[in-house]
Amino acid sequence: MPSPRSQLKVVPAPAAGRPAPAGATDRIVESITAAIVERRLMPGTKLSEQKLADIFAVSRTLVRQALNQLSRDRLVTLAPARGAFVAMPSVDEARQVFEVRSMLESASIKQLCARITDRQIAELRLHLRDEAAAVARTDVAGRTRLLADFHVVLARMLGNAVLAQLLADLLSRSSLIALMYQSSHSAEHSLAEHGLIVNALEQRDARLAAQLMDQHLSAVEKNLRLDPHTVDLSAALRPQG
Amino acid sequence: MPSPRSQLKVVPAPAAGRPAPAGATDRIVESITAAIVERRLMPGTKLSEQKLADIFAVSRTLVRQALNQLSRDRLVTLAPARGAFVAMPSVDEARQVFEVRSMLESASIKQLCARITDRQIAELRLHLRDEAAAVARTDVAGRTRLLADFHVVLARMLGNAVLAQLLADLLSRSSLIALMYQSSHSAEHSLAEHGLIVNALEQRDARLAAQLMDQHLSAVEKNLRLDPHTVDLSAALRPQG
DNA sequence: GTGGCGAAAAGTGTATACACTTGCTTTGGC
DNA sequence: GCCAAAGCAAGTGTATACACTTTTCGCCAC
Repeated sequence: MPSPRSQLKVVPAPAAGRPAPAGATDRIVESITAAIVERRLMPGTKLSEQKLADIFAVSRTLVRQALNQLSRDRLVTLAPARGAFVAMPSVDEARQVFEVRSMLESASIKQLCARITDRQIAELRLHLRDEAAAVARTDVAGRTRLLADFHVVLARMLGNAVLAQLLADLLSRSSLIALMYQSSHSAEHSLAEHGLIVNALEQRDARLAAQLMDQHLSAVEKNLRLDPHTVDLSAALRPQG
Repeated sequence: MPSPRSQLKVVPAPAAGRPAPAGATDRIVESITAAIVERRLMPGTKLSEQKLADIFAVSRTLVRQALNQLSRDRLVTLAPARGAFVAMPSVDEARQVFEVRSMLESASIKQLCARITDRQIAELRLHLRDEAAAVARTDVAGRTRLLADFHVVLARMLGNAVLAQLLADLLSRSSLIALMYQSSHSAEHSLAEHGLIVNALEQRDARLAAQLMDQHLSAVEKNLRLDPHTVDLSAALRPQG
């Protein structure tokens, strides 16, 4: 228990927000995050500290900091004394992430309907255009990022940074989940659903928008291959030859 | 597309969950978290790495890891090259945290109503008894923890660990916020409102339960001193003598 | 040939050392 | 007497060193 004396300077007031100038650690975090989301690093891959240190030309110290942060984002799993691995979210975790997203996003979009401006709708249409372009040129990395960003943009339009940050984390996890369970939900399908949502927003139809959002999330989740492998390895390993 | 070679060991499969045996770093995190929530450390207090290292009898390395984790929980703010401080959540952040809690908790309790068991209701009544006891003996630290735990227990009853973890983080922040803005919402009042919520759950009245939860959160937020100081320091510093 | 035991290598966990930034004090000038 | 600039102390940022755990490879026994 720390001594309560000698600690009363309530003056310093360092800025609460973090428009961080992206220190060395953050650069590593973002590199690895991008690599995972863009599926250059498969789930289960070991992330050796020394190898990463060599790659980024820094010491293990910074790599460890980065891995710790990624661990809190649930993008990597730390096995004590064994090392860091790209996370392999369980089927349960996958369902739970989508359940939470559904709660947050359907509530968000209802509120957004009541206060969205024409300017913001135009911004969303621009985003849809970018999504369509990425899909058209089969830019896998870009479309993955843009399809996820759509949801973050919606959250940011509420002016709630806490919500936006939370949702951004959930979307990173969702990307990893989609990657791991081989989503069969096509990018075109997602793009179309995003379009319908924006239409509902434009009509200020809160009930419809929320319903479309829930349907969208359900569709994505239902198209995950959540049933087979991984869980039921007795079936996977059963001699069928 | 990256080189697919040398990265195919999907075998290691380190357990996804984290029933961590609480390493040295976690011990420090929990100590500091408790100290903040139990208001032994006031917002704005500087957390010197060396002092903490001495107190916990470890090196600065572990203290830095702990401070980084706390920073991601938004309980401490890291000022580059200046040090770590107990966070001072802004008024905006306070409102946003409660807004997100409202979204998550009203959605959660609606779902919980549909599937809660009598066993779980009994568990909640036990929790209420503990809350009442802590309030009765004016155990400030204990009642703060129990009043917050009530909400986490509700989340856990949905069997959604992701939700429970998210809400636990938001509740830590809420405690800090209540501390900082001198909540005038009495513990007795919160206790009574928790009781009403459990009653609604027992009657399986989802609409009422959600409404009571929203009212509860609104009441807590409205009783924060969010208007004066901190924001309007021109008024605070205006010579009025 | 297979299975287990043991030693060496690899890798993580923690501590310590050093560079550099920040803030304060002191000194010199106006 | 006050302000400014330089030096100094304190503390953070990064790297390196060392201890200990895990893993792997080799060897011996069966």
